[in-house]
Amino acid sequence: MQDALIRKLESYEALSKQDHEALRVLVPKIRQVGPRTDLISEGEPPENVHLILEGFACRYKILPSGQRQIMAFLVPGDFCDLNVFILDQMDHCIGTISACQVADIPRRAIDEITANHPHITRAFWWCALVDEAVLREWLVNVGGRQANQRIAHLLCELLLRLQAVGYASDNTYPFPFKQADIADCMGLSEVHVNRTIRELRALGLITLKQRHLTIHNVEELKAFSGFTANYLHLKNARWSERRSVPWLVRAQGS
Amino acid sequence: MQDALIRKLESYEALSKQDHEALRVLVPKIRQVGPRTDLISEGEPPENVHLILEGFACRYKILPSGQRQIMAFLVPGDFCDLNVFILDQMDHCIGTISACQVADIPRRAIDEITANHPHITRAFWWCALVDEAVLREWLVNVGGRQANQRIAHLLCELLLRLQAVGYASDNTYPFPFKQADIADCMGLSEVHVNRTIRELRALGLITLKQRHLTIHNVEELKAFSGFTANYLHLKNARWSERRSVPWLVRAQGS
DNA sequence: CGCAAGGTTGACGCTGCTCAAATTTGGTGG
DNA sequence: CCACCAAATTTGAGCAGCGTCAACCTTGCG
Repeated sequence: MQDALIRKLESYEALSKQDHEALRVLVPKIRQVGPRTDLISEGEPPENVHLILEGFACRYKILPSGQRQIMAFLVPGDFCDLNVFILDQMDHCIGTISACQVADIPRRAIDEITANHPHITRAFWWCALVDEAVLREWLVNVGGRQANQRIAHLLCELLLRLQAVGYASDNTYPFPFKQADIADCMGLSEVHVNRTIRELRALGLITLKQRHLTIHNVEELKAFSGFTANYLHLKNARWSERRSVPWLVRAQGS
Repeated sequence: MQDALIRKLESYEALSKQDHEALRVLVPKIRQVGPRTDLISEGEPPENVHLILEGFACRYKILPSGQRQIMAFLVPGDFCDLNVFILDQMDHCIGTISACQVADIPRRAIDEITANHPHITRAFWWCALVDEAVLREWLVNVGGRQANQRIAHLLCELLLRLQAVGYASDNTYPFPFKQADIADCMGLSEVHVNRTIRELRALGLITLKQRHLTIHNVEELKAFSGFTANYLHLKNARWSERRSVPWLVRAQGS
């Protein structure tokens, strides 16, 4: 159930049996949330910390024009608002994409963990920093790449993030997003997303059926989109990359 | 000198005399850095924490295409990499725009502060969260608004951020950015930035001369760009806004 | 005074948006 | 199992925002 979280944290930091136990206690009860439902809205004071155990959610804002801008996709193992609780009020909304299992963690439980479990604390920090790095990369994506590379980049990122929590196999992963969701996060129109996905399919890069996405040749899709995984800061993945992508070694050596 | 930082922190959290003293000791020596100079590059392991005392800098990445994407502007009082030091290596570069005064703060000094000064620690957290909120808003900006609103929004944000650290008066602030800098952060071409700034000037919204920007009517520019300051989480500013923008009260009350 | 960097302008084309309609998919009740 | 409906996807046509290329002008500095 909350394997996703533990799996993710362990890809950042080695955890003890005690740490595991503390994490299990952290989730007292699990809540089922339907698809397309808000977990928390802009303007509300943040109270509990939300953790996605199952399903997909997103961070978003509604512009004065009515346009929705999605700023992050949240997958199993992701905290929605690990840190926001320090602030006075939410400056954005969080809503589900698919049906989700969500844990509402009281702030006190987080405090308790950070007081007594330094490894978990460090892993939590790591999570927060990676979330921010992903956000930066999205800005790079939307600001600097054109539609086809942009969407391809997103698909690569989702693959790696879902692999890290065990939700992808054979380069295939669940894909509950509507094309309108992709449009609203990539700053594109729905119609153009449709044409672009069509293009990626026609190029033989991906297949999308029964709400599951398959990437036929990951390296090819990465090359197509200019994807570099360094911003995800995955400890496991990094080693294999060092072996397979020689120029990264140079960059790291300098 | 480091008034900017103290000023900023105090807009988030009340600090004691002891806190002030601790912050002064935090900056052992100040370094002068020329314009257009990198403070730290992608791939390097982060060591010291950099604090901008004077001048403007930016976070950026270079895409495979050679395109530069700026992800944040750093103004006096901003930390460049308060948290990044937990991660293994930088996933982006930080470079100056204008000449800067920079403090290199050893990681240990930060640890010491956070161990002994809870109010400062809380204010540091607040800084980090606001930085992330700004990043989210930039994504909204680039993804959801068109060129003229996008640039106008940036100008509003810079005004408020610089006012908060005492670098703006009479709605005028230093503007050392080249049009190419604006282009690279807003995901636009240099030529289109030029035309858009021209448009804002023609509309009588701004004046730009001698590297200083003046906003003639702040409320008008905010309305033009769809700017809402809530994401900056400025404690001082919030109250005045509650008075002047009735619908915010409703949103907060719900 | 002269040069280089940055700002400005024009012409033209492409990427991606809008509007609108057709088709497919998935869920529901008979 | 089929008919039906709403939601989502797909397709087409026309157009606008913004990019590209290239030249010219202005500003600041040595």
